[in-house]
Amino acid sequence: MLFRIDPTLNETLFAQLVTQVRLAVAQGALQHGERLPAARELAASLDLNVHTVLRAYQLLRDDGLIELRRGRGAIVTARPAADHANLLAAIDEVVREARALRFSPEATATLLKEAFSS
Amino acid sequence: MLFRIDPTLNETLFAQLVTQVRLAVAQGALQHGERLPAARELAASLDLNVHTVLRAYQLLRDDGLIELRRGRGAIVTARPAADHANLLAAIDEVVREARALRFSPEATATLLKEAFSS
DNA sequence: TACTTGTTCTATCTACACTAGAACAAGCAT
DNA sequence: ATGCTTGTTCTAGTGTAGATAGAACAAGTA
Repeated sequence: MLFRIDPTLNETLFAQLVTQVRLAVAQGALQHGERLPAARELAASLDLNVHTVLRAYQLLRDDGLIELRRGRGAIVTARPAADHANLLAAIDEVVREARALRFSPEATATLLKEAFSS
Repeated sequence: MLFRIDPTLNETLFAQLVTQVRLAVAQGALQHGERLPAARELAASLDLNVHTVLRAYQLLRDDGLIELRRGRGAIVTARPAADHANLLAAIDEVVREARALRFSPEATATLLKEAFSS
């Protein structure tokens, strides 16, 4: 299990980690029952603060993807999503339409977020 | 031309304004050559600071949607997009799929931008 | 018992959004 | 020409959130 964190992106560090774990689970790269690295360990390898990693872990727990236990770590409880491909296909369609309208990636992302909040 | 700004949303105030102008232009609600309200005026009616409105205007200018001239205001230079409906429909589909997978708006936007650059 | 690991707490630093006020420059109307 | 409108630029203050840091603590494991 390897994660990549890019501090230069607009997305926050803990959100990036959440996204990558979510994707790994959705794609089946992280199996049900599998254990994530300990927060301190992952923080060291990603050059992050422990609290940042724990924040991501707690968000994932609140969303029901993992289970957290002291002395035991973070265990994946979610099952891989069958329709993960649907999302990627839908995204491809958006990119196609946006390019046709000469919308920038940022503008399109903004429209997407707007659609989310309505 | 009426804009709605919601300070409780995660999206920043100036970004909300940018999005709404962009949508209005794409939908033809704001015609080519039409004039946007003066920054001081719009700020007053939206209960925003002038600088916040001007920041949005300058972003729109940098994207080529409007033209800014002192003493004259902000004039729309962009043409309405022909089939923006397809884009909005595609975006709705993405939002639906993303919500089903419990993807956050930010996570989905990140996926979108990745799809753009590939 | 010793070690691991998540939990909780306080504290600090930084970046960014937003607000605020002022002076200035370009264009318009009379 | 004069005065008004409007964007431009500048400095500065405030609030919030992300990230870092360190410590003590609790639950589970070996």
